[in-house]
Amino acid sequence: MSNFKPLTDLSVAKKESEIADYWDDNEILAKSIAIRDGKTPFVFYEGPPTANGKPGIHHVIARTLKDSVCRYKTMQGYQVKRKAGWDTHGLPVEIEVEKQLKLSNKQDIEAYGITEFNQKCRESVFSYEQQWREMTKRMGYSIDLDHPYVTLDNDYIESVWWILDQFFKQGLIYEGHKILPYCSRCGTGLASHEVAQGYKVIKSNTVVVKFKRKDAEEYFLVWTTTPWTLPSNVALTVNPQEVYLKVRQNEEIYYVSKTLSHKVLGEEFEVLEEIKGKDLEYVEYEQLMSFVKADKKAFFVTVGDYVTTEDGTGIVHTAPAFGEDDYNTGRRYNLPVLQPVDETGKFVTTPWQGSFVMDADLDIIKWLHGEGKLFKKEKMEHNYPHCWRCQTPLLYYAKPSWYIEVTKFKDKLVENNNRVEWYPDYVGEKRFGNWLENANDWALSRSRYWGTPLNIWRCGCGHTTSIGSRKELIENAVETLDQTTIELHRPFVDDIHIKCTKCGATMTRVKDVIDCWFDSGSMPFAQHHYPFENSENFDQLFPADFICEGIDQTRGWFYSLLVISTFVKGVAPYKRVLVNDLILDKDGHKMSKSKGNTVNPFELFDQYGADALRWYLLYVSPAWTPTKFDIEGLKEVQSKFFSTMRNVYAFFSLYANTDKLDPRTFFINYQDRPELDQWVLSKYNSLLKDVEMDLSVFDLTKAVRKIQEFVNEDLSNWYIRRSRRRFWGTELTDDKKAVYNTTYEILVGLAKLVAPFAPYISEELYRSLTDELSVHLADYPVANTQLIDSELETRMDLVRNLVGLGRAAREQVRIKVRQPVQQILIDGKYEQLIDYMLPLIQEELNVKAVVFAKDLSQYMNFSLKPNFKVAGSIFGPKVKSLGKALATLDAASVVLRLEAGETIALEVEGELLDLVKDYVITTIVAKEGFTMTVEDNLFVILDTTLTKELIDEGYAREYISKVQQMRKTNDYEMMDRIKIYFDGDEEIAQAVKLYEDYIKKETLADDIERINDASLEKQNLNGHETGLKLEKSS
RNA sequence: GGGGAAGUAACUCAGUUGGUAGAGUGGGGAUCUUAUAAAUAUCUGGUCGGUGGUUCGAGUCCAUCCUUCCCUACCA
Repeated sequence: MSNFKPLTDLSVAKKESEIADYWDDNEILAKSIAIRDGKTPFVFYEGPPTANGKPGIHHVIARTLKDSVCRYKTMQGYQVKRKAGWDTHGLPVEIEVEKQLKLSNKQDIEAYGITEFNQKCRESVFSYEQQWREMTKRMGYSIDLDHPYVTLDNDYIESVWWILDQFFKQGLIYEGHKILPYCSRCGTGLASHEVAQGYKVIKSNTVVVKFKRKDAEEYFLVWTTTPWTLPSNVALTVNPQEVYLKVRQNEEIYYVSKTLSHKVLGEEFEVLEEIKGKDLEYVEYEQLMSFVKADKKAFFVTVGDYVTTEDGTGIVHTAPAFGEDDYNTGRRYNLPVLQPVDETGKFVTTPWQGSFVMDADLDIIKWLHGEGKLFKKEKMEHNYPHCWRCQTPLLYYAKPSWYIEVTKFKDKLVENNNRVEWYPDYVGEKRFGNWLENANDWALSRSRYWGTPLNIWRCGCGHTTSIGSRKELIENAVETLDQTTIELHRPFVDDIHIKCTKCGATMTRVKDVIDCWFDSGSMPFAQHHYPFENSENFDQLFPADFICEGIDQTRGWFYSLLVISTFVKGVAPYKRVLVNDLILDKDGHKMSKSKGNTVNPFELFDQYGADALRWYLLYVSPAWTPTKFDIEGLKEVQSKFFSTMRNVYAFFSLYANTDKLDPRTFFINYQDRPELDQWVLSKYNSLLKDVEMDLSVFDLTKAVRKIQEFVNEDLSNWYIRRSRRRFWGTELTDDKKAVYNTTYEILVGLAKLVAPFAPYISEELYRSLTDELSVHLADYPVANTQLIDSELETRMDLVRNLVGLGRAAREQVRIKVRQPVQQILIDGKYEQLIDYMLPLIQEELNVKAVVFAKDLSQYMNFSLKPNFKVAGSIFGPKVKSLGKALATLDAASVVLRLEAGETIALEVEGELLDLVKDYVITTIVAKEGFTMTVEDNLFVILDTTLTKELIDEGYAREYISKVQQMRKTNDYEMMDRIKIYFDGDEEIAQAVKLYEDYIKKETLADDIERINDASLEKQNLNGHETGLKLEKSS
């Protein structure tokens, strides 16, 4: 191949789609894994998205991170297997189907039929899968979609059962009550995100009630906002650390928190005793309402840290049936659960039998008043959750539920978490760490339909047992089952019974399914159908080296993975976790359908390209900060980075193809290449080093920003721009070979460098530049530190700064760069350093000579300031006085002496100090009368006197520029030869004559003719109106 | 209410161990071009959220308050 393909003009959408097809056709993912056979594995776990709902932009960011890291690690030489997964169970799926079928509660579902309902759930899941596949392919997320793990597969469920069986066998699964928000009208519990939607401010009656102490005529004062829960009271709870008062008021004796005593009792009361909360523990009292009988010991004081003294009385009414804290307290003290309310929210006993609990509040207050148990009542406004579907106030209900006793091995969780590397670290240490410290038991069961069935069977005799595999189920089943057709979902498993080993009776399965987070948390095992398959090589697939998900997974997947693996294997299932935050709209608001500020990723892919979107998301802010999505930023990335990359390639290929040159056929040794090449190679290799460092701590943002900076500033705007003439040369000199070598090497390197982040453009570039199959099979470039020359980089920076200053100086006096000037002066101390770079400065600034000024005082005034960093640590508080002392010195002479290495004695605060060069910073300011610019002690002085010669040359340069512009507007080819006609005054004509050869060479003109013709296009040459016309040579 | 993160130019963000605030975008007027719907330099622009403290010196460390976002929670 002697020809470098031009980049296609197809729309990004079309181009990227073609490349994606190319990857599929050539099985690039499979090959990238196959060629790393035997290499160190880098284990990655894909968090399964819920296949319920369309993929959005927030999915694109997480997957961009995952993909970039996996591609990077692959290119680094690791073997990175990537198995897709789908989370297919759970309430969100059920709700979706309920809506679709217009079912509004569980009764409806059961009437519709569980078989049919679950069939619909299964279909619903797969209807979204297609969109996810499309998005995955389109964004270039390289993952194996053809062999995914799916949580609804029998194999998957079997692995989950195996895990549950382990928990059960070790006695870590128990049945208890879970308090959950419950809509009594709909007859169903609500998930927390549903609860969050329905908060409303309501007014309710709050009461302070008197609970009589059993062994004395004394009363505990207790506040509640829900009088209807009082019949279920079984305990009072106080804070063990708080001080409580026993007081007398109006001949009655009360207990109340010291802090709140005035708020509750007013000012007039007599303090009888101060008691610490802890000392009230187990003090018994009489049941407030004796409508419900307790079957265990109850009605005594308990302690709990959650009790505060901000509201109420500091003594909390505790009804385990209706509150989470209450329920937990109940468990700690083994209290009974009194439940006089049925599933429709009505009292089944008590005088208020048949009425909805909240409607009974007033009657209950009347009853309390009548019994003399009411201390006071008041109305209060507060937030209360309502059912978002029917507006019924929700009740917090204790429902029987199965738990995993996480609290038993909480310490192990914390310990394992401490070994995980979190990016950023605070998510693991604080957010997740704190959460683990306070972890409660995991409520495992759900009284629903579409999920992994709980594998527990119960007998009438009270015996329970669990089943750990299909085989075990078949062997123990009363019914005859077929290994090949067995289906583990409801309702089929509900019909399977097993024989009780205790009493011989028939056991029935507990009807619940399990929390779908348990499904996804089991994936390290279940994705490989462990331990039924792959158990021999499991250690190679566990634990993950890397996972990456949104911050919302702290309580979700991160947690469920950790709990399950800690139990099963004793270690954390992941070594490194990269966490990403949300995507907000450009004003920093959360995207939501109701606000209408969401963005459709597919539209962005089509319009700007997946590469640009991926690059932008990485570029705009670090993964772990909320990303404000702004389309303008996306456009900027597209033009700044992607079009620059394409243009550099286009430039290179244009000349390589025109000259029929292939840089792979020759090689100039690095040390023989020009300074400019060595400089850009040094920059490039420094970049490789930096990128490797940033990526080692998953800071993709820094890496991407540095790459973009290099491409824009160093490669395009300096190296290529400065090297243009080297490409034009007709002879194949070593210099020309060098520029081709260098450009080619860097372009190929860049294609690889960029590949993990922008897989499409890198592929296009790489395949245009090489004969290889794919950039994603290549090795990631590694810095050649021998080519890094930081001193050279410094020198070039200096030159670039000087050039900038020179331009600024020209600007001051309005002499454009095309007008040559005689000379500039720069600081003599740089002579050694940049002597040989002078031609570069001359050309950039269009000056005839660069002069190093030796005696600066001729042009400059000096001032001296302390170098705080050095002097501050030595002189301490005296630096301020030092500053004043320095100001009094004759700066010009002091600078010379210090530069020469002399020490100067200086009196500061009556003490003599030895002043050396390091203690001061010299600043220079231009003296009046010089055209110069100064910045950071760098300066350029411009000699602005223009001789006749310079002015003529200026005309010539101007003349050339105009002709070149006209060539362009006339659409001439680059190599077309032309003839120039012009008219104009004598001054111009003379200059043209003088520089005729130069003009001809620059413009590829064979002939220049001065004519008189009014039809010529009028141009302004530095104030001289001149007509110009071009014509192609025949 | 609890936990976490953040607050720097009009906007998006850098700012390493404390050393006297920086880039891009935007806006203004210029320049340059045989790669660029481009580029180059330049001008414009800041009580580093507020207040205290430590220090010779604080965007950076400490305390406290304010604001925004996220997670979580009917704490009676």
